[in-house]
Amino acid sequence: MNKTENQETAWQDARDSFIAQWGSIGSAWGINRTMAQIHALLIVASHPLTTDNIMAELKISRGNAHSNLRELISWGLVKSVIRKGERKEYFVAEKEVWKMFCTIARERKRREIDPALEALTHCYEKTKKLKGHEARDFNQQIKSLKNFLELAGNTMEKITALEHNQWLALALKMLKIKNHETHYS
Amino acid sequence: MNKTENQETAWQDARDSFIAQWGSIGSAWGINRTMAQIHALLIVASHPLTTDNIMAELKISRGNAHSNLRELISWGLVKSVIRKGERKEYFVAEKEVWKMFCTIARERKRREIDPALEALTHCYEKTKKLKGHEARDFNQQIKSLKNFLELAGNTMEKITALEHNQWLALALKMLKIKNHETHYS
DNA sequence: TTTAATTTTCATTATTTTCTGAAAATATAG
DNA sequence: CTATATTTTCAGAAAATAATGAAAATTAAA
Repeated sequence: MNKTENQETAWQDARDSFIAQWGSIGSAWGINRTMAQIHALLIVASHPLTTDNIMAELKISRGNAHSNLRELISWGLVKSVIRKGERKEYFVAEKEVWKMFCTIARERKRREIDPALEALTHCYEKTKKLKGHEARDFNQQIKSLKNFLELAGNTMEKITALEHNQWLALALKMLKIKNHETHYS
Repeated sequence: MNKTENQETAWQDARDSFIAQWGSIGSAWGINRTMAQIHALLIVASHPLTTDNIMAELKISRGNAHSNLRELISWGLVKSVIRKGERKEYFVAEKEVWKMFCTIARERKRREIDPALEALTHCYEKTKKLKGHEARDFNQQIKSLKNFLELAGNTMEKITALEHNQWLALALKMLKIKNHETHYS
């Protein structure tokens, strides 16, 4: 085997390991393993891929590929493209990392924070007029959870509305904060 | 039923619905339903609870209560307390929301971001010296993912090291950013 | 020690989630 | 139209995850 072939293999090995690992990381993120793998595959793909390409690469069934692709589309992470003169549907992932992150963050806010806030608001309203020690304590506890999640959610929205370079500037500013500057201030 | 009893019931209903909802929200967060429910129960409990209390309240088995309590302890969200003269173990949750959030955020960084970074670094190192268009593109894509996650992880660490009031100040500052101030700056 | 209370473990069972594959539906070309 | 390519659906199978409950281990009081 000559050097070029070696490099070819090395690259493909790295790619495969990236896809596999991204899959198990997906699990830790509470995301379906296959969905994460398809996403990984599309992120590093140099061309748009068809459902059949994905089935072959990941050795999964059509139904599985199909439903996870739809799920990725519903998250806004993948788009389908149609080439003129061709009947097949092709898929591409957003590759710009900052955009990808914003999409995921907004979706997670929608799925994780918003329903939690709804539940908290409901509990808060139901108990705010009650008397009695325990009811008051409960209501206060719910209120602080609610206040915090509202603030956190709004902050996330602000951040994910930034352009990449604005985010970089903000992050660098935050990293520069020294403890002695913020303590006792 | 008199007014006091009504209020007592209203409070308990709200409490139960909070626990139930927190459980299903937990699922959306990729957290075990029972673990989330035990956590919710402890957050709104006015006293430390025993394993038996928790089993009774949530109608779950001893083994289940036990292992989820241990898991909550390993997250750092719950602590066990022993009362002198008593043999039973009691459990309490951290109730201060900001501390709770910091604990969860650090743990999620450890479980979600750190392993992802490890995988990315591995792929990056394996491919950085390869020639060829596709290998280079791949390496660049991995690099941007890696850079982003590093920055995000470090930022999270900085933020979760803040005191509550510092976080409030920072969040308010971010919320005040107007789009015209940040665009084109 | 012995005894009783309490915690921990773990094989088994139940539940939930994910995947398969083939049939049905839809779309396009000829 | 008819034939063919492609996508979508979904019942059932497989895999993964969570829960039960009883037995074993641990702890501490008597």
